[in-house]
Amino acid sequence: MVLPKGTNLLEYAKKNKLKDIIAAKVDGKLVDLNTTLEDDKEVEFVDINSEEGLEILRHSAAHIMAQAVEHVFGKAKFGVGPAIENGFYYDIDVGRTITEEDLKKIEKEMKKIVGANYKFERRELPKEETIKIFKEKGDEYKVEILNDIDEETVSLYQQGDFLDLCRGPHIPSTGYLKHFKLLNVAGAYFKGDEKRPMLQRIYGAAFSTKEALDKYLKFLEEVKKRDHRKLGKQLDLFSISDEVGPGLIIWHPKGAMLRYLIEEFERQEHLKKGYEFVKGPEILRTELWKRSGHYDHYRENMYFTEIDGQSFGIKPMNCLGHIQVYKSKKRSYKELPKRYFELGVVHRHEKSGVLHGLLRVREFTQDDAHIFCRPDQLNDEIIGVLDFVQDVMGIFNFDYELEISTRPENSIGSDEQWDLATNALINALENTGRKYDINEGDGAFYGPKIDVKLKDAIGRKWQCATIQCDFTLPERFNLTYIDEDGKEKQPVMVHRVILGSIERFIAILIENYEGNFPLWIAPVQARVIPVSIKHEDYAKKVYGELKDKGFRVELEDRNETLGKKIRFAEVDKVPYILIVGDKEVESNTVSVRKRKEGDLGCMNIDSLVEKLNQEVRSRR
RNA sequence: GCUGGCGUAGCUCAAUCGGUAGAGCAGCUGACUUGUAAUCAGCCGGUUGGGGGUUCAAGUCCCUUCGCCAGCUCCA
Repeated sequence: MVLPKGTNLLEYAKKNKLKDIIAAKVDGKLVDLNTTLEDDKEVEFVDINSEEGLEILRHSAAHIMAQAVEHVFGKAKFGVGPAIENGFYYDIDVGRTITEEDLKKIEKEMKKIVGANYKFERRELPKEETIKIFKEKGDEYKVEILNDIDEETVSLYQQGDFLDLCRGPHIPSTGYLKHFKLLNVAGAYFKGDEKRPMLQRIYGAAFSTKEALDKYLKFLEEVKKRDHRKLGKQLDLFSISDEVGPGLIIWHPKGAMLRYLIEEFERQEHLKKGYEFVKGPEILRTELWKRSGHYDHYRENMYFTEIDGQSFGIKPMNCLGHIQVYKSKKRSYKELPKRYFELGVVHRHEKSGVLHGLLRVREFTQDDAHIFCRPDQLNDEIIGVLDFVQDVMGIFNFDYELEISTRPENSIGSDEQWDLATNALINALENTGRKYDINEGDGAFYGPKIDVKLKDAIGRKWQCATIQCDFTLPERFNLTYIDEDGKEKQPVMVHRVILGSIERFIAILIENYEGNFPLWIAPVQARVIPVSIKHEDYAKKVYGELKDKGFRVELEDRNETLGKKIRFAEVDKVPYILIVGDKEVESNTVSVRKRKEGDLGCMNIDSLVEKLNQEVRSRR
C-alpha cells in the first residue's frame, strides 16, 4: 500500500490495530517500524511470524542478550551477534569463560530488559566517531569490525543503556521479545579464523509464539533420542573403542548386516546403470600422490608409511586406482564412457575435534565411481549421475537440494579448465531443469562439484552425494583415447559418489528411521518367540522355514515370560514378532505382531512369507 | 587442532565437607511354564580412562596424558 509523507509506521500500525507487526518494508527495503516517511512511499508491513519477521526478532534477541551480559558482567567485549535458524547467538568476551550458571543469570536479566520495554533507537554516525566510541569502551573487536566497513556513515542501535553497531532493522522495543531460551555456550574464533582469539559464543532460541518455542525445544529432544551413537549402542550395531583408536568403527553383526545390505543394493544398482566393478590397492607410492597433486594439496589429511625404504601413501580417495585401470591399455573412443565403481575404503586424517560417531570418521567406505568419457559425452554422463541420485534418493524416500561449488583457493588446473568443468555441471542442471544454489569457492582442489544435500525425516540436511568434474587429473596422468580421426585425445573424468560414505549414510538412516529400519534393510527382519518351552520345537521349525526362504530371522530361546520376550523384541526394534503357542502349533500358523503396531492375528507360514516378500519388494 | 565441559560395572546412573565404591537393567544359576512391552530369588561383575603428585586418607584436590561431548575451524 502507499502511505503518505509524514506517516509514522509504528503509530499507523497501532492506530489501525495491525497485529503482530514488527517491522516494515519501504520500497522493498527493510526498515524499523518506528520510521517516519519522508515522502509518499510504498509500504509493506512485516509480520512477526514471517521469515523476515522472525529474523528481525532473533537479531534483536541477540542485542538484548548482549545488554544482559553487560549488566551481569559489568564489562564485555563483543564480536558478532546474528540471527540464525531458530534463534541467535552472540560472540562475547567477558575475560573468563561463561558457565551454565551464568546462562541462567543472563536469561533472567534478559527477562528484566524485556519487561522494561526499552525502545530500540536507531542513530547514524560517522564511522570515525563510532570507532572512537568503541575504542573508549575498550572493545577492540568492534573497532576491527568497524574498520572493515567501507561506508562513511554507520548505523547504531541503542536500547536503554546499551549501544551496538548494527545495520538493523530491529523490533520497536525490547518488550516485543517474548519467547526465547538460552541454550548453550561454546568457544568460537573471532571472524571464524583459527589464528584469532577465541570468544564465547552463547546460543539462544527465539520464536514468535510459545507454541513454536516449545515445539523447537521438543524437536531438540527428539534429535537427542534419534542420535545414531545412542541407537547404535542400543541396537548393537557398532562400537568405537578407546583401545582401537578414535574415528575407527567396529561393526557388530547387526551393523555389519546393515552395511552388507546397503552395499549389495548399491552393487546391483551400479550394474544396472552400466558401471563395472574395479578395485585399487589401499596404499600407493607417494610419488603417485605427488603427481596427482594430493601430496601438495591434501597431504595434511593423509597417512604415510614406509616399506623397504620407500614411501607409500594410504589412499584418502579412490581416483588413482581407477586411473590405473584406465591407463592399463590403449583406449578407443568407441569404448567410452568407462564407468568404474568401487566400494572403496579410504583413510583420512581428520582433526580430532571433528570426529563424530559414524558421521565423521577416519576410515570409511565410499560408493565411489569414476567416469572416463569424451567431452561430447560429459553432459549426458552428469545427467545420468543426477538421475541415479534421484532414483536412489527416491528409494530411500529422501528429498534433497543441489548446490554447485566453484573453484577454491587451494587448487590445481587452469582457469580455462575450471570454467569448462563448472559450465558442464551448470549446463547439466539447467538442461534438466533442476534447481540449484551456488556455493562459491567450495569445490575440490581438482575440480568443481555438485553437492547433494538430502533432507531427513525431521528436516535436517546432510551432504551425501557429490559429482565432480575434472579435466586436471587426466592431463596430469596423460590419459588418452584414440578418437575417430585416429588422433590421441584427452578424456574427461567425473568423480562421483551417490550415498557418499556408507558410514555416514548409515548414521543418517539410523536417525531418519529412529532405528526402525524398513523390512528390506532391517538387520533382523523377524524374531520367533515360543510362548513357553513346550513350544520350542515348533518355534524352531518356523524359524528354520523362514531362514530357508532367505529371511533374516532370530529365535528367542531365553526362558522368560512372554511379555518380557515381546518387550525385548520391541526394544530391539525387530519389525516382525512371531509368537507361537498351543494355538499356533495346532493350526500350523504363527501369531504375527508388528513392531510398534501390535497384534495382527494368526497367519500360516505361506501367507506370512508372501506378506514379508511384498514388503521387502516395496522397500518401505 | 582450538575453547569449555565430562570420563565410576557390559549399559543407564548414585556416592554430602576428602573418610569402607553402590543401585537398576543386562549376564549367570535356580524356581516358575508363561498368550502380546519388564515373574521371583540368589550369584557374578570395578586398579573409579592411563600415569604422576598432595594427604593419615583421593572417585572427589593438583599436574600430565588419552578419549568422549558441545561449539569453532575443516569435511564424505
